[in-house]
Amino acid sequence: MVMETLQIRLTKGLIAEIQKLVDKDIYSSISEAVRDSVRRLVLGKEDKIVVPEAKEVQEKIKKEIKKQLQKPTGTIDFYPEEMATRKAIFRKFMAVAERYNFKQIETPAFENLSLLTQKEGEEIKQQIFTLEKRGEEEFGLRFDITVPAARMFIEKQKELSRPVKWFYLTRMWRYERPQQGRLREFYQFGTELFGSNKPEADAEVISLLIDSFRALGLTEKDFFVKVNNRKLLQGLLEGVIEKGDIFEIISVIDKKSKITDDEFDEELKRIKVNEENINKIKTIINIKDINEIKEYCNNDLSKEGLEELKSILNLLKGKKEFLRIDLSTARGLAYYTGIVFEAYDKNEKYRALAGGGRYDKLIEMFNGEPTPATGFGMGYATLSLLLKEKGLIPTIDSSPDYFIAIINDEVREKAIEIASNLRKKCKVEIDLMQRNLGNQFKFANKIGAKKVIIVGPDELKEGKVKVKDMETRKEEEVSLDNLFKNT
RNA sequence: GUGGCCAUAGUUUAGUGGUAGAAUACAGGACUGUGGAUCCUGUGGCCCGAGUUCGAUUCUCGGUGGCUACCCCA
Repeated sequence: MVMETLQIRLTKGLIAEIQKLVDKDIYSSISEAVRDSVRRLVLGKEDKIVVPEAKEVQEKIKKEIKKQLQKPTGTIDFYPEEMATRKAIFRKFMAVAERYNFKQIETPAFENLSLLTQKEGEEIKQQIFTLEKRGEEEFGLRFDITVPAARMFIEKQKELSRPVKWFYLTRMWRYERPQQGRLREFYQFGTELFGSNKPEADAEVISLLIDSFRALGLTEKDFFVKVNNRKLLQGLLEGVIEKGDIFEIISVIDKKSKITDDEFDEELKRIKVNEENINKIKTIINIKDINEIKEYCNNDLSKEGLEELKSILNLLKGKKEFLRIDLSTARGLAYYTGIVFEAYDKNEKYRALAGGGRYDKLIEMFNGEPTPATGFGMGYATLSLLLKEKGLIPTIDSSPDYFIAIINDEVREKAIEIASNLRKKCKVEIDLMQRNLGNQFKFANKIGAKKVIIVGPDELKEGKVKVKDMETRKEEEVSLDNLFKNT
């Protein structure tokens, strides 16, 4: 046997893997293992020298790789179709926001942990994705944008002319158990309006919210917005019960729509509300007509809240078919101070599509100059569930204008040249698989190419190509000059 | 954080205590200068670990992951 010497360079990692096989006595040495691999590769499957344990090791490696490929919990991939859909939806949001003259902002994905945890209690702290500590600083991924936006606002509050109208369309992270309409990484569209304490500002963001849904084709048959006022609710409750337990009661009221009547009574009894007051609370939160509320308002707070609510509804008269007064909408977050609202699908099948309200104290909580603010946030996950149900997911035509079919190698270069010429203006796909013509047509058909350009030696000699319309199936010879001119 | 259901090719799934079929998708051929149909071929799989067993993809337990409800919530 004639032997030749050959030098092969291997990566460290690969050598380590091979060493493992040697350690297991599957091979006597590294070079023996390499020789065997080469033999297998050259001789093919049939003649390979099968070492059962080596096969097992290979399986294990395969499984390990598979495990590494696992996507983190609560995240989703956007394949081209989904990406196109999302882009189309986001474009519509953007268009609406811009028509309202809101300006888009973006904040860092992570912020100082202390900033993120400042406004909220323990609950939200557990939901923050914290980053590994580097030096003295601790960071966390943003879980909403209200806080970072407030930071941005405060940094420039002296120079910004009011009202400041910002919108965002970006992703957030929350460490939670995923469920329908909720992920750990999610997209949100929303607005923040700083500097106006007038009902006009609230009406503006609510109006924008409604128009955003409408831009997607949703109508008053598909969604509605529950509106309430925290001052009103709080004032009404204070009229019924002694102070102190108000916030606990509000949190029970907030979930009323999710639980049965009996459970609602139970919850209130547990926090020591007596039966008489339970009935009073029920009566109050079931009021649907704004004119009826007045007779229950026996203190300044509730009167003030009622006035605010009234003027907002007045300003939104043109959209009243989308609005519903709901005194049980409280929203959990403690920082809301006035109007609060939530958008739902008409059957309330899904969780809230969007939510927001007025938060006049937040800026000063972060040591900014006291500034009133209002806004909303809308999640993409729940929204897309509703759009899917209503058949309103936008379909995007991603098909190319041309597919360039190549007859043989002789004309390949020329075909590529034609492609790059056409690509100055058109969407062009070209054969990258060296397929035969039949399969090239099959492929062109599959990707929905509108026309196929056949580049063949015969026509090319006359400076021409064949162009076939895939729909009419008609074919014509076109000179290259005309082809470029007409496109 | 708590509970329920589930885990088999890329996807949808059938099935079994003796390591697995189908449909679809993908690649190719029939048809090397013409697509959507048809036929054929190929590629590709039992989530991980431990236990029971001669033998586990199947049974048991644990883990991981998915879906979902609760908690909470923009």
